[in-house]
Amino acid sequence: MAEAATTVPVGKGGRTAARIRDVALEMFSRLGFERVMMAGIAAGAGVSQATLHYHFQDKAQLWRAAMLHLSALISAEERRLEATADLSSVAQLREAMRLFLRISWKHPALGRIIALEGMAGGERLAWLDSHLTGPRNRRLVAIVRAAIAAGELKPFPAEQLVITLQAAGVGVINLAPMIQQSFGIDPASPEARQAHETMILDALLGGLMIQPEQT
Amino acid sequence: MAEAATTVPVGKGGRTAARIRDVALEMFSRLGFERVMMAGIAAGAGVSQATLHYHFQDKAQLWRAAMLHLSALISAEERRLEATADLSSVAQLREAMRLFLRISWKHPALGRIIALEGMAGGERLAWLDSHLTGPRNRRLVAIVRAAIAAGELKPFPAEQLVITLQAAGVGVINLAPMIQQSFGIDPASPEARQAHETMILDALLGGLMIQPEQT
DNA sequence: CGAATTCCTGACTTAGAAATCAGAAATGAC
DNA sequence: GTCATTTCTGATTTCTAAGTCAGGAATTCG
Repeated sequence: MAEAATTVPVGKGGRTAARIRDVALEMFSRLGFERVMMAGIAAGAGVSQATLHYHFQDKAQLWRAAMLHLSALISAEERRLEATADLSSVAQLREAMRLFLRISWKHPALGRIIALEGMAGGERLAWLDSHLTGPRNRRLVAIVRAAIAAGELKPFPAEQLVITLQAAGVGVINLAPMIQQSFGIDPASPEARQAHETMILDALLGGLMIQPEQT
Repeated sequence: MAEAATTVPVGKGGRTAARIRDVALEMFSRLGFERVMMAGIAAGAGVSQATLHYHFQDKAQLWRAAMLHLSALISAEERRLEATADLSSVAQLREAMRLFLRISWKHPALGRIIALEGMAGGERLAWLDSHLTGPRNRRLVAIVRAAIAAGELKPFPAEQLVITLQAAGVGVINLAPMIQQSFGIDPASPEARQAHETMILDALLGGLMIQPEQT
């Protein structure tokens, strides 16, 4: 068996494994674990189903490999936040949210996975919490608490606020199929993304701040 | 076979069918269609698996019956909105959102179903759009457009705004398992619900309004 | 009560998806 | 080029969950 969770593909096998993993990430995040079929991933990656079992023992391992890859992608992006440590708490929150939005557009699997497994509970959620979502959630809560303590943010329960902001942020990204169905439009155009960022960061976050900016 | 989609159970069979349907709604909405097993619903309802097939032909029919029941529950609640027709657009939006939040706490299946099927697309989403979510989405968009035209709301894309508000509203409800996992708290206490309503209706919606209320 | 109907079940069949495996094909080191 | 190794596949098996069915139990209505 080849290396499974590596991020940088090497050699023929590595490239194949990476392709499988990418297809799996897309499918798992859109559909959830059980409605994805190994045959579908194999077809999407252009290999036989047995090849999936060659590179990854079973479906659960493949799922974890895909999630670890996603985690690595996200972590790489979040390095940028280290530069914001000396800003005010509310500015840190704003930058963290801005980055979260950009990551979510770039890697829509993130928000979908959070929604899918965050609702269902169970062992996959526990795994995700320790590897992907828990640390960020708790970091954001700490920032929110500091912002509230500094009188910059209205004193809502920090956990609620963090989850709500994230849910609001990924709403139109996750629900693109529903938006297509209900309204016949695609919410991913550049203008729509810009309006979205403004809406979340200025309007919604503004509404949470103690001294909201006027229009 | 007994009547399947009736809301008011009648007779022994009707009660059993209603129990099955309620268990199915809870499970389907939390886990999605395919991770729910007929055996699990049967166990939850305290009947044999064959009884499910007696009252509902197959799994897809049971799913639709559960969703129709949910739809009836929601429709009954939304009757209350008829009284708000003479308010300003933004006040109508606020009342609609307040009701949406109350319904979502009372029937958490609604938001979960929207999230699950709204991400996945496919025929179940099409079915839901015509029976459950589409009309409300389009009604809300019309209200938002009117509010923007009246200069009461900031001019964000109406569809985006509606979806985002709903996503923000149900975030902490849907993601209760993740909140439990990440923070060890339950977001459904009465105080938490009150704070939640205030956060959504005053802070977030306030941030979207042209003349936000000050704290 | 008693018979007709409705309701429910255990045992079984079927379908479909995951996992395995022996061997073929491709790759790469020499 | 050739041989060892890695990578991949078609065919098959195993497993799981949906769905069927004949008949027994409960209910209802005369």
